[in-house]
Amino acid sequence: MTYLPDQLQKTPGFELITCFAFLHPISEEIATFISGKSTYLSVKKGKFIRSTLDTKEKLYFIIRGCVRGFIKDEGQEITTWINGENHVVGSIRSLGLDQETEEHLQVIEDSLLIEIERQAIDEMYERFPEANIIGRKILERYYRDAEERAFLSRLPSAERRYRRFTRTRPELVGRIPMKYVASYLSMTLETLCRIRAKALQNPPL
Amino acid sequence: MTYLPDQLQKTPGFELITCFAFLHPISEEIATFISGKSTYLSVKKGKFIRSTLDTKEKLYFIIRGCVRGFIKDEGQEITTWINGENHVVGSIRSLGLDQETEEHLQVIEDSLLIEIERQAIDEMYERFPEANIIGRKILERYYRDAEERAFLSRLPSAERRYRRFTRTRPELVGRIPMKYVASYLSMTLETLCRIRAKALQNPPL
DNA sequence: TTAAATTATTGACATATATCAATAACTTTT
DNA sequence: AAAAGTTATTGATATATGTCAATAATTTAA
Repeated sequence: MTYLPDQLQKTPGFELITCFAFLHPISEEIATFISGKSTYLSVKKGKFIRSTLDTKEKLYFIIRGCVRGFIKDEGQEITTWINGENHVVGSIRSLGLDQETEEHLQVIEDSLLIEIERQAIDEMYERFPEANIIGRKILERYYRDAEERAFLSRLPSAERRYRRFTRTRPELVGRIPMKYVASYLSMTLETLCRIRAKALQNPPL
Repeated sequence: MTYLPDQLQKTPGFELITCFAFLHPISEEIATFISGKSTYLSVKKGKFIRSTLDTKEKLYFIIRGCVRGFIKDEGQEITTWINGENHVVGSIRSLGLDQETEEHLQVIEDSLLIEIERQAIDEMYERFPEANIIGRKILERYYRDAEERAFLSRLPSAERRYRRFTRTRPELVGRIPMKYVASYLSMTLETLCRIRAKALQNPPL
């Protein structure tokens, strides 16, 4: 934050610009571009982002709050990720696994977001080649996170998945409604309850 | 391939360079750099790559063959991905979820690979900023793939996971030993057998 | 080409986790 | 502050999938 020009501190989207600046020094032109494309969005707990009416893909930077992504499969919701402050969510990349499996976003805490159109990001990559350095670094991080999610959910026992979750995502423990955690960990709410009850008996060394 | 300078066709690592060139026009300097850092590696089926002796992180481009990644957890191997031709595997990014969960690579078909040190890729990003465009695009793709893996493994029924696998990875069906498929789909070999037997009865419309 | 080893299939049984249901603890709304 | 609506907990039972075991089919090695 300290090495951002002062005037940026009050410019729209400065939180996102600051986040980028941690990855790579950011030119004033890029900062101005991002600022011009950023919109603040205050979303109440429980609301879904990205109305079905709007076909444009969007990215969201979480300033405050928490968002989950889920996919509907045969009627039931499967939570595929949960993220909090300083994360980028949404169309990180044309995630579109395919048409049937469209991802939905739900805010699970009152949240303040910055919204940017996917198209604006692509334009940024075109106009400012250095922006690709930032994009690449962010994607490296998100790739690793996605790998972790893929690994976590392959652990064969519910209890191990829960333990791994508490170990790798301590910032979410106690913050997220259990039903979402259960969905994220591929187990029912009841199973998660029982595992937690058991964990309280055998105190975590 | 057509728009690659002719002399590249015979240069070490040209398969990887060609792959990159599909994403973004590649300068002769970058091509030469990659070429200089590429080593061919022929690996027999069943062998593990990345000996434990060698601490350097490496990337591998699969020219021919197939490789799986797995993590050992409480004694058992969990296959987290399986990839064939034209994929990059290995330290796409310091995947290191953490020390305990180190990823292992095993070749599951006689394979021809190009090996590059992670460090060389980082150097490439430094010296040739345009390379970040390629890196970003590759990571976008790999992020999407990792999302798919994370989703697949969260499907609550073994049969649905198998169906999704056959639908999204048709190129692997019938090619990969069932035991690896089973591990990738988070089920036992026996369960996979039974699901396949059942699938044969109810012919796939 | 046979022998040895690995991988796949099928069956019987065990078990972790899902499902269904009733209540309790919270949260939000009025 | 009470009412209404969620979300969490706990119990009883069902079921999908794991485990163990015996063979069959393939693949690899001799």
